[in-house]
Amino acid sequence: MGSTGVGLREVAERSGFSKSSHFHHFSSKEELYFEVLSRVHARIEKSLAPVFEAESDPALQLRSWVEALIDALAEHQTTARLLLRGLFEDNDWVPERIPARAQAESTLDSIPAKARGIVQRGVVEGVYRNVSVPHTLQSLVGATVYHFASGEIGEALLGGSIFSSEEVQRRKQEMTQLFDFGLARKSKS
Amino acid sequence: MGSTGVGLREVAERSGFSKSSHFHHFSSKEELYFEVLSRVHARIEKSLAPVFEAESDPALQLRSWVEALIDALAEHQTTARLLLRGLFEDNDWVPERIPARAQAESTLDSIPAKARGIVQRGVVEGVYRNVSVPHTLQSLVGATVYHFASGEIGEALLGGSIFSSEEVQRRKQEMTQLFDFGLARKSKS
DNA sequence: GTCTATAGTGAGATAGAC
DNA sequence: GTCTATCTCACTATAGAC
Repeated sequence: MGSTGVGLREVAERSGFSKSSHFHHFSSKEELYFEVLSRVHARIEKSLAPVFEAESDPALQLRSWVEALIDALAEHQTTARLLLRGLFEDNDWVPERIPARAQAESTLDSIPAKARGIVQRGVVEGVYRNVSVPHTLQSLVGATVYHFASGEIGEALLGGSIFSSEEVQRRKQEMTQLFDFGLARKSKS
Repeated sequence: MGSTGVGLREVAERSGFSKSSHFHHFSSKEELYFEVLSRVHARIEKSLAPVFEAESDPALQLRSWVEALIDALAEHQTTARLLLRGLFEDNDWVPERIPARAQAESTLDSIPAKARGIVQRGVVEGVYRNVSVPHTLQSLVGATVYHFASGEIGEALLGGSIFSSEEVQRRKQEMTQLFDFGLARKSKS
């Protein structure tokens, strides 16, 4: 399938190995693809792990989570796009023959699953409004991943590179403030 | 190019016409693809048009914009995915031979451009914090488009269909509240 | 304007020498 | 483990009958 977005020709050019060499390490192109995807997912999960080491105020912890996610997506220009590409996969694959696929999926699923706990706790402890936890996660992930995948469209809007350190810093600030204020319980005052 | 995500074989099956028949209406598969994409963009733009007919309070107008965008994306299950797919196109195409491409792009660009005015006005008039206008647009678009493109991942999180009328309604509520509170200037109290 | 048949191209994958 | 050569197949596109 060509639905990975990259052909073996291009893989061969960039890796320096011939096309056929890859078939001695992976039984198919799809397996290679999922191996790559799996490592990307694992890297992101690893970047987020420190956030969960200690429980603190949910709002602070969510802020750390957002900043860690942004750092992970900003590290390589391809990461966010690979992540989104994963959503569009035609699930016509035969799962048995691609063990790396299950690995990639379970790691991916664990990312929002762990963040879920933070938002949940924020609602229960009353620091957040009574927001929908899944919708909030969708907004968090969507606003972050889309931004770093938006390419030319995003750069046209920003008027500069999405990945410059100033803009990455700016993104963290805008995101954390948006969700700090947007999720906070209204003060009774 | 197969980067459209769909082959002519599948197009033929679903349209009821043979593969070759399409070449009498479109000079290439790419032109057909951009014709489809262009109509999707035009439909979204048309859905958003009423929002700009009268200037009102920026916060109310942005709320209308979000709700209209959500309605447009919720109408067909493929819309949000088509939109995102557009971001990933390898721009190896020869622009001269595909007039529909320019059409699709200009319509797409006009969507955030028009919304930009609303957020801008909100900041200038002081109903919003001094947020970054482009980052806010990225968050708005990202949180909306990603959600309706998220497919199985989103449904696993929600525990049900993304496109059910209850969940669409819920999405509107969560999004409008998030941005109402998230962008609002802090009251001095 | 639609069809069948087919050409041309490039993809993923295999065989076998080194 | 990597290579060259080759196979097979699906895809885009064309030719020409109806």
